[in-house]
Amino acid sequence: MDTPEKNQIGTPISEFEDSPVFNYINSLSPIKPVKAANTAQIFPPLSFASPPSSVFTSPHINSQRESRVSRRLSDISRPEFSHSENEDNTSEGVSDAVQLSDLFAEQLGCHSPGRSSGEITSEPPCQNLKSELPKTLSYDYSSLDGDMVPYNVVKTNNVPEMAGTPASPIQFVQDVSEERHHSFESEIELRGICRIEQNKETAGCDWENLISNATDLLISDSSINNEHYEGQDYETVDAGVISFISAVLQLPQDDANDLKKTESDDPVGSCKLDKMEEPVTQPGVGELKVTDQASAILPSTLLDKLVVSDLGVEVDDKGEKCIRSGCKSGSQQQQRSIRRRCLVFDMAGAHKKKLLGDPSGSSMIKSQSDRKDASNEKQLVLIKPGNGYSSSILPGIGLHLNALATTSKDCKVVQHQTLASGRQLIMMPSSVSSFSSLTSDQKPSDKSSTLTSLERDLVPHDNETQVMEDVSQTPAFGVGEEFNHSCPKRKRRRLEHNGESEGCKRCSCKKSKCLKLYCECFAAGLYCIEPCLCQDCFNKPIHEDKVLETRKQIESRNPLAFAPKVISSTNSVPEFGDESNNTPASARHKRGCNCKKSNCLKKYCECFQAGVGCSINCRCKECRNSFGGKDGVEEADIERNETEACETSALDISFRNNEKDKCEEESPDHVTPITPSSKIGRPSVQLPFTFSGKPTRSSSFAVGSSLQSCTSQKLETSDFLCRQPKFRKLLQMIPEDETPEILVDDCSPVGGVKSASPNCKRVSPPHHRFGSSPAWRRGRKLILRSIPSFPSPNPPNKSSDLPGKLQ
DNA sequence: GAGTTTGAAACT
DNA sequence: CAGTTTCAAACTC
Repeated sequence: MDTPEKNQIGTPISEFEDSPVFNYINSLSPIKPVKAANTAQIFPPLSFASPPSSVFTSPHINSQRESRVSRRLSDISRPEFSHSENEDNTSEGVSDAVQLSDLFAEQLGCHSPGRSSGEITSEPPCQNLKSELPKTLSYDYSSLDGDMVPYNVVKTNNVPEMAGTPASPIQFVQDVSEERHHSFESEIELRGICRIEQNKETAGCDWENLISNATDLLISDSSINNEHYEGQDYETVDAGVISFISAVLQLPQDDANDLKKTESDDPVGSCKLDKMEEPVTQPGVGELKVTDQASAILPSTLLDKLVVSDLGVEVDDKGEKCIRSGCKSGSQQQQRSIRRRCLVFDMAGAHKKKLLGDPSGSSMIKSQSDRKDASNEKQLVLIKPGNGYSSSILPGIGLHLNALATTSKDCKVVQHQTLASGRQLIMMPSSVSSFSSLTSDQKPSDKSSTLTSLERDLVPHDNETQVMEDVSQTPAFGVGEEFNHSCPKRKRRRLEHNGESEGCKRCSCKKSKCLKLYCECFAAGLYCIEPCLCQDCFNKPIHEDKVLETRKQIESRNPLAFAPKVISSTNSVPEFGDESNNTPASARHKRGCNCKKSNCLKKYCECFQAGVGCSINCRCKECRNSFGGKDGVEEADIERNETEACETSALDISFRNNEKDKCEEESPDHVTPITPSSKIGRPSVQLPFTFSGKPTRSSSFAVGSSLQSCTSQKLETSDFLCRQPKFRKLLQMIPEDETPEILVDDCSPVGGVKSASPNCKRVSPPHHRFGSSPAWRRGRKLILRSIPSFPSPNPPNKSSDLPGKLQ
């Protein structure tokens, strides 16, 4: 059947028919000639579009694609597909690669609409597909292009994922598979699809619309999607797109009708994307199917992300409305995209604010520090590339991925990527406009996609929880500089109670203009945002100059003023409920508290607020800090610091701490797993760099904490494992010999202290992180270095200065 | 929501 | 460096 038709298709042009070459080609494979011609026209340009940075992506993508495709095909009973086969196309071999089939169908139909009378009747759709599908498909098809392709694909996938397709993906897949089976029974998906299309012109139309719309939407939203999903979605994209297309073609009339309905509902193609992204607005069955399929392919990963995204959406009031209402206008779309960013942001956590504020490289550093924190936060790592520009990001990501891959920290890597992508966009919302570097973004996604599988397994709940918390802050950033003080205290309190604001707090400054450390936002290096209740606020991007100037002044007085108050070197084992939970177990307050009446049992106490135990640095009276009183600990800490036995064994320390532990009052959350770790960290808690008075008793703090994290990383243990106190201990047990290196490699970068503290402050590690520069090893000391969260006029100077001082 | 308490930040 | 003031968050009612 196919062969003759294909031949015809291939020979639309009478001229060629006569040519011997043409005949020869036909003899080899009818489709091939046509394809070649088409591909030549379509692919090249598309492929060019793909960014160069695909180095990483391509391999990963391919592998993933194959695996997923194979999965999807498994329904069809085809274990694998190879590109070569497709190209060769025994016409039917194409079936193996759904992509190819789609491409062929499109190309054939498009280029020679008249020709492919037999198989491909969906010419009209093909035309649209030409422009759009080919892009995605072609990219997918091409090795390098993964970047571009994934991007589109990701979006599509994302959409479905986000949508949280009501129908179980599996079911959907089955349905589709059944339909497909018919076609496949005939042998080729493509053929089957074509047949279906023939039978159902309407479906074809829908398909066209869907595809075109989807592509448009994807393109337009690429920025958004990229942020969130780049990594994750990327994987699904391939399979998802393919499956999507095939599904569309094969869709039963019912589905087609649904699609039509959706289309009619959403005349604006752009809206579709949003809908696709969000479950409520699901545009069409086809999309749903796609999502379903994708989900089937990448169930856990996507689902996880979807969950997160959903949560974020829910959290974000505005976002919710926009999303759920569906896209009614282009502007709304943008908003949605922004919201999405915000959501993504949420993922990133409080850090996002800083990142936004930091056009400078500081953001990069921060991300790195986060990475160290790897325990809970996976995401930030990739941000480095960053100055916010996706393009720049890509390279960094690539490196990061590579490093991770090498290190075999797949889990972390994946997560980081995802977040990173999102952050990037978020970070540079304004600049982001450019999502121009979609390709770049896509790349990261691709990379991330490679690891997504790992992510699923490894991603702990913590991430999600954190994300949720962060959400509150994100919106402002995503929007960029839009700040509203409109939020009533009620709202704020409400949010706080909900725990949303815990991660990052909003200020309500009245006299300080938010340009003093009184202002929590300012102190955290963040711009005030909508939820803030501040008056006469100057801590806004609009007043960037003032902010920077003031910041400078403050830093001149105290270089560490903007450094996180709480320094945690280790993997934090965030716990649920309290913001303190976010604080790393080994975290310590940099400067220590000076409580007199609160007994360090109330949030007046910064140590308590941060969920960390008091340390030697504290001057508190009658300390009863449930996280760890300074009284008992102090001497021990001092001894330890002096001896620098930090490395000896965290266990010993932990035991001491346990003995000394006063944590009776503490909530169970802290008590169990975290408590020990925190205690462990405690002895070393003192900040090496405290400017105030008690300088360096310890490098120990950094060492100890870093040790934990580092060791864990080196061991390649997954984050969740690291989180496990037991594992930590085991890791800590590791001999000293290893520790130094560990610290050097991972720890230092990550080691950047990250504080889950309400302020969301974090110390950024040295820029070199990625580079395995030895300097990085010095990281311990560098950890405390304060990195301007705001875009500092002269960030480099500061950074350079600080290290010198510290060291 | 207003008022009080508290402790950090800023100032002298 | 110590003491005081200012400030805003945390807390209480």
